[in-house]
Amino acid sequence: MNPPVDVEGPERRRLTKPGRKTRDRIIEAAAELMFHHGVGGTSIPDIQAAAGVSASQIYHYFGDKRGLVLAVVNFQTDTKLDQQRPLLDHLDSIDALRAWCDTAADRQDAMGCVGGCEIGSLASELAESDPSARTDLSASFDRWELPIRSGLVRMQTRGELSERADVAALATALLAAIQGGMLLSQVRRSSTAYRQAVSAVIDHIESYVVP
Amino acid sequence: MNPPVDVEGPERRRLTKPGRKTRDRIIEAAAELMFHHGVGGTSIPDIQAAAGVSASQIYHYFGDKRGLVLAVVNFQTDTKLDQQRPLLDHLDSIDALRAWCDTAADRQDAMGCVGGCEIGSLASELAESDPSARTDLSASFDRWELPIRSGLVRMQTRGELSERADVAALATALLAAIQGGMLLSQVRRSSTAYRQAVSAVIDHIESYVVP
DNA sequence: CCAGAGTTGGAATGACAATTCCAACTCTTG
DNA sequence: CAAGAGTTGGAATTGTCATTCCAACTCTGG
Repeated sequence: MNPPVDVEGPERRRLTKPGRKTRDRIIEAAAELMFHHGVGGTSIPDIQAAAGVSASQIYHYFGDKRGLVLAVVNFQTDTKLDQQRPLLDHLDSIDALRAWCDTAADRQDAMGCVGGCEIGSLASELAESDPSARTDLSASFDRWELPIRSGLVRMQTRGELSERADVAALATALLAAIQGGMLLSQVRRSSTAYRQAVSAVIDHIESYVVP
Repeated sequence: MNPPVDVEGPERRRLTKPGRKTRDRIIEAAAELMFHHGVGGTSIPDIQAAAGVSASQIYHYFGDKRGLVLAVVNFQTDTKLDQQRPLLDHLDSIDALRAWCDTAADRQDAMGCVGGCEIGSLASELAESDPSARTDLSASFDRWELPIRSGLVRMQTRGELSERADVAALATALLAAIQGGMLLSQVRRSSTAYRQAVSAVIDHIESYVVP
């Protein structure tokens, strides 16, 4: 019935090489500013200055601020998942889980626990104000949760994890502990809460390990 | 050396009865609006309309928007802790912990998982933009965590919980699970994540119960 | 009751944000 | 190398926001 919508396909062809570069620069600058000052605390003029572009460029590539925010959401998701690889794709042992969570804790300490989680912050700010952002962020969390669950599934398939374990629920619980721990750590300016939250859930997962 | 600062004491005396009523009405209206639309998404004119007051009244009682936000932070903390009582003050059994978390989950379902946690949302939005709000929110989380820890301490003192359990860390982990679970549930519009996150941590606490 | 502190209304101010517009420019493609 | 599509600069527009100001009003303590 409908012709293929293909938001990405033909659109992408209409971008010339410098155009794509400008577009990327805008997203990166916006992501950085929105991470530090929130979406509401980041104005288009701010982004113009940071990216070195004019207003018309932003509106040319993203339509309006909402469109830019959506692009930032997906950029941050891609970036966050990419930077966690390859650890993220091999979470199939208790040690791997601990090592993965530790790198996040160390990174948090390295920046003085400022800023919290890029995705969590966007989620909290946009969940009620931008329905399409909420949808995208829901997908972001799904993309994040999937490799955690996959690792647990592999452990269970190999017989290293009890059949009794609800690995999907455990993966969700670990992601929640990460988010809640990051928020508490951000507010308290100490990674302790994050470490304790994550440690508790991994200890719990470990209780399902068969000897 | 210093005369008693007493920010509350003498200040409070300078408020006449209708003044106090107006002040409270402003805070309640602001809290409601900020919960649904965020701090950045709530303007002074919005609050004026909702509370039925004029601009001068808001500035008279709170100085500026920042002052009002601070008042809202503390109001929401008081309100949230009060509404969780008396359950919150008797978290000294696994059943009590489960029952307490369940009521929050049910309340979440009742409002379609809209809005997340009043305190967590404020924390995420204000942590990097308002230092004094961050400090107050840190204290808010401490106030919330304390009764959880106290309950666990009582269990441990009574010998119901193993000496090996780090009850302070477990209390932090449970609060983090609540926060992270609420955020995921808000974004996904389903209380499942909250229930799973909280359940995992309480299960873990239960593993320290001595038979 | 009556002074003075506390309270209120509402307009005015100044800043700044989001967005639009269009002319001028540059890249790609045939 | 020439369209024509894509890109860019910068000013103009329109709306809204936080905040101020002050005159008029009302409550409370003595």
